[in-house]
Amino acid sequence: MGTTTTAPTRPLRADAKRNYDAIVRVASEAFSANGTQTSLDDIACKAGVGPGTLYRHFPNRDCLIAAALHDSLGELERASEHLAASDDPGAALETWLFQLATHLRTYGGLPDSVAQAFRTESSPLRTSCVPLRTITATLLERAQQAGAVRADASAGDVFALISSLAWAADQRGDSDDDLRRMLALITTGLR
Amino acid sequence: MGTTTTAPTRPLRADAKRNYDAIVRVASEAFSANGTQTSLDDIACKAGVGPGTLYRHFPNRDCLIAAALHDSLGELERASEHLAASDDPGAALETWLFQLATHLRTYGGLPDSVAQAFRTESSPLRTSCVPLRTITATLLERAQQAGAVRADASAGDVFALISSLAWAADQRGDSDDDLRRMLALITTGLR
DNA sequence: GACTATACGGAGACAGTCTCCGGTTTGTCA
DNA sequence: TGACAAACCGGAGACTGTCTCCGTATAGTC
Repeated sequence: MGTTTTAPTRPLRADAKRNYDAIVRVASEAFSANGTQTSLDDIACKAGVGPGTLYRHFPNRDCLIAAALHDSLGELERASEHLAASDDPGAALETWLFQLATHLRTYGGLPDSVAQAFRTESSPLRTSCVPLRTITATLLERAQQAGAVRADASAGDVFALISSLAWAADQRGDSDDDLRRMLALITTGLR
Repeated sequence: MGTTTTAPTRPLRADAKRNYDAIVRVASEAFSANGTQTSLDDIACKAGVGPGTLYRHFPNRDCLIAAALHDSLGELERASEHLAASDDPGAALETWLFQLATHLRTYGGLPDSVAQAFRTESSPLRTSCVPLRTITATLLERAQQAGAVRADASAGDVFALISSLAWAADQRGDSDDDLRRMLALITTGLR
């Protein structure tokens, strides 16, 4: 289920792989510290490579974000398999929505990056995140079949709602508890 | 209730006022067409002034956005007074939330600009938008007293929720109907 | 050890932000 | 009306970040 960000037809040369790994590692740290809008030249510099090397491996910011997220995304997807097998689809969905929102907060600015990626056909970040939408759709459907969630809620809307929740939490610098409270507000409604 | 973006101790000179107005007019058009991230030098150029003139009147982007929004914001505030006098506080709140979300979509990227402004103590855009939060608090309280809305929802959370809704709608290019549907999802809850 | 495909990385083009300051214009007062 | 000071203009350019080009270096192979 792990998605590859690039399609390496042949293995990278030793020095190339070394640089690739260094860039991804540094990028992940930099994104964590300063958000997805961190200067890419800065990342290249800190990784000990020239900008040309960074842009050869990652033609644009989305590629680098996707690569930096690769591992944690895989974990999230694996965890979701467990939820899909739960015998309480309503609770499973709620757990998933929280995990999803939390994941979208891995880096500052990530909700924006992901939303923009979904508007760009060829974005590798979009490719990486499509499974998240699919999982949401699956778990939502199960919850609806179990009668735990209203039937007229669409997966697209729910995914957008959770993305926007992550965005708000990101903007306000919310804690996990804040996020949970806001999520509860959505699931149970204002009324 | 109209908020002033700058405090003109004395009236502007004729040429200064001419330029000021031209910049605001062009900026409003440019923000409508290309979002709040439009190049400011571009706006200056289209308004027929140099960048120095633009930055003297509007030291940063937020100042210009606030000025461009000034009129429509005043209208929105006036309309809210009517809602505050409604004898159906629940419906009044819902109407307000929709108007608020719609207003936050005046320009592409506006939800981001506003959210960032709220994190910047001195931002004039923040000053412009504080009344929106106040109005939301007032109408929410009335709806809660009328029993139309759960009592544990805070004004801060509701404002954040509506901002994030506007953000999502902005990102997806949603229609008003889409926005209304998403808002209904929030007010009535997923369950 | 030599050769070639692969990869490196710095110089620099380009775009956007924002400032500084020499020159111009407006409003005022005689 | 003419002259003067305060107010204002706007272009040149410093600065930052993005992204590319291409001469140079290196890994892998024979």
